[in-house]
Amino acid sequence: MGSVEKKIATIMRERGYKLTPQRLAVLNVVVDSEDHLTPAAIYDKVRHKHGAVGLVTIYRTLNMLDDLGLICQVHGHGDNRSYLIRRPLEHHHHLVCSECGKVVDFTGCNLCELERRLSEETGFEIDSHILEFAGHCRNCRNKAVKQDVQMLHAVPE
Amino acid sequence: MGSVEKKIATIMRERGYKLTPQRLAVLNVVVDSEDHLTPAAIYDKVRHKHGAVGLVTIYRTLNMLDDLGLICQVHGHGDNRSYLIRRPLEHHHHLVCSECGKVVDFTGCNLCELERRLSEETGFEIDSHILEFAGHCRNCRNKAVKQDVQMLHAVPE
DNA sequence: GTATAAATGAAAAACGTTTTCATTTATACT
DNA sequence: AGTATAAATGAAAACGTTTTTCATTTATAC
Repeated sequence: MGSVEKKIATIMRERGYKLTPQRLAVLNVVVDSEDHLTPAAIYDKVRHKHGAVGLVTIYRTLNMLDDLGLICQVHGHGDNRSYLIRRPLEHHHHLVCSECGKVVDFTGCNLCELERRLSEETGFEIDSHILEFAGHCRNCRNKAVKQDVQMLHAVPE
Repeated sequence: MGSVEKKIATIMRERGYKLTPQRLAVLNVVVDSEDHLTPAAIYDKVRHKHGAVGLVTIYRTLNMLDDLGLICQVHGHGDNRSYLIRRPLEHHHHLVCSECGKVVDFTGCNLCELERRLSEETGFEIDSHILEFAGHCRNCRNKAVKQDVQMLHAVPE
């Protein structure tokens, strides 16, 4: 068990959540993944790596991790299917490629000033924010250029 | 028909969309509302105000308006149910009360600098962003204070 | 080892949204 | 005005994702 997993396991125990094999399996998959995964994708990976676990349990475990503030979601992915997950640590946001779905994390959003202004203007007490950029990653842009060039060379009908 | 509706009707026509009574009914409800509405809420309002229209048509019309860039969504509302809609005009964002669901619009997000930095660092071409604040509106905060005071005065068991 | 509350999984339900397809209709063109 | 055509509609069914239910199992504390 990696150190991140151990840390999270401790948090779970402290908060009264039991450490079941299923939860540890989900945790392992989520922590191990470089990408942001959907519940369905986590389901698949867990089954391959650890054996049979119900999809319901995946959802329940994800809700638990969300309760604990240990996972995060991607919001603007295509038609806001609930896309999501990974990275327990620091405050960060996402940059999503609308074409291939690639997600890049970034930190340093610097919204405090704006948050202060809004709080003052509206009387809201602000607890959190969603910030997400969408665009086209270098890869997909290159592909697009290649296709255009091909079109240029194609025989006209 | 209000001037906003006329303007949108013109855009629809220009883009080859037909002006059906159903579409005009949806448009009317959306433009008239001060609040952000769900498809279901729009469905109800349309039926009360204009008579029978299929829910499917509501969805299709909303998709059309989205295509035209004339409506916008609220993302972080509770459990990212697709919450949404309204306001054809300028670039803006939302401040959402997690308690009562109230949505306040604001402008001036000033993310250009951050956008430039990310573009440079990642090679992404950024087309859009989601920014949304969540918190508690003045109303709900006052209510909470009142409840606390009541608790204080309650007879201990 | 035992008691207990919590967690699991299968099945069904719930939910919001989309597809299908036969019918109707807004628009463009006589 | 009358007609042709592609587009829009609505009912029903399908869809994918998530939640509920409930009987069974299990991690934890004693």
